[in-house]
Amino acid sequence: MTATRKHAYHHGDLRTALVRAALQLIEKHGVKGLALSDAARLSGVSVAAPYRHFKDKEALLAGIAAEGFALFHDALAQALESHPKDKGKRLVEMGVAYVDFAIKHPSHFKVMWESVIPKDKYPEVRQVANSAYQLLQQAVFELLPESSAARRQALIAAAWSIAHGYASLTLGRELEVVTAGKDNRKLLRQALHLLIDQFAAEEE
Amino acid sequence: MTATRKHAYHHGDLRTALVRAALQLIEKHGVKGLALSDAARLSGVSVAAPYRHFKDKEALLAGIAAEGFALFHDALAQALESHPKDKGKRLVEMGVAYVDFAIKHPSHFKVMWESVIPKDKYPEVRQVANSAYQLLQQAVFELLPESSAARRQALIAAAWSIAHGYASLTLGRELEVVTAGKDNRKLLRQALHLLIDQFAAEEE
DNA sequence: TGTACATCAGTGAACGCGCGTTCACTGATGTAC
DNA sequence: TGTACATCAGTGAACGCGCGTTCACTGATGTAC
Repeated sequence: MTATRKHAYHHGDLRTALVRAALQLIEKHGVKGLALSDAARLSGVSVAAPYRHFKDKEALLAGIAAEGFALFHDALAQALESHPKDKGKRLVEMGVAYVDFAIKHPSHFKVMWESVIPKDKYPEVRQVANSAYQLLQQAVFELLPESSAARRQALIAAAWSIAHGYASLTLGRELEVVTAGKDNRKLLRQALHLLIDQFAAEEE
Repeated sequence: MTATRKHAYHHGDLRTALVRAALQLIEKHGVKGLALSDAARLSGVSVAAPYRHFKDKEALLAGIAAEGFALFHDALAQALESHPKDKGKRLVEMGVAYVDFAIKHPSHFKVMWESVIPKDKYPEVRQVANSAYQLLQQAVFELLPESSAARRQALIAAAWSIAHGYASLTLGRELEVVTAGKDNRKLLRQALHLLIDQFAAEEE
């Protein structure tokens, strides 16, 4: 009818549109505030339409988690390719990428970590989450090839914790009281450097 | 009637009982899975009874958050009193206490940090949360009295991030894949020590 | 010490709404001939 | 190139339930006298 055929009977790519809409709504109302019907409305379709693309609401969230982990994996992989000569800096950049991802994709991040998706039920989510984890493992292994497994685990846990904590506190706006809103990426880099350089220096 | 008067008309301390019941239910079903009516049933009263003690469901959660931050404050305060001679170790112990608190009180922890309580609406929650934060500030100040504010902020953010990340990942059972279920408090202590000693050493 | 009364923490039933999900259907699209 | 038909992504209406919240009430408790 109108030039911008608003109401094509077939949407074209409703699955993607629903995911986009859901992400937008989660940003506003949180994960628990997401109503499937709202995502449908926002996508311009009836409330029943989503069921052509997702078994149920949980499956939509699982789709978001899977997409999130894939994006996350790619962001980490890109950081892993930086500084090919300096394995320490590389790991620092992975930590920074972790936090950048959280800031850039807050809704993905929440769905990924607020344990709303039972990974047993969605093996594809577990798989892509694992592949992201393996990048961290790889980066630590290449930094500390001579160290014991326990030593490497210690660095993995420490680096993961600091990046994850920093990301979570940033999303929850908790760090604002510390830094008074200054650029705090520098803080994160410093802290990661400290930790990583120390582990690297101690390798015998 | 019976010796264990199951159905005293007046409960005695329903407010406390509701909080206990809610915490138990949150542990099972998560914060978003909590139904006020279930908490009432579990406390042995009708679904309307809670409204004598809480304005609405959110107020109950705010009560849990306030109680949580108070317990949290006390745990941190106790750690602050340890190692009066070694300000570094003291701060490490605060980080450990942070994680111990999360493990011991997972439901409190979730309500406190899953940003389900608008602190603007519940100033008493903000207040008790702030008083816990001030303990961290104090510990860092006493460790680095000569450093710049920016330097102290950097340590606050780093230590907070690592403790918070470690706690969150532990509750989400994410770290199990790293440590294969070994005692990992040692990992946390190591990482905190590294960070803190470095800051302390760099103070000029 | 006993009675009257105010107080208020409980009850039980109901309301209402948000929202996930289903069902019989309809219209668009692509393919066989 | 045109028509018949299968397919399937959509519609619109409805169902049903979980759950937060309210309301008129009732029973227990404590206090004044």
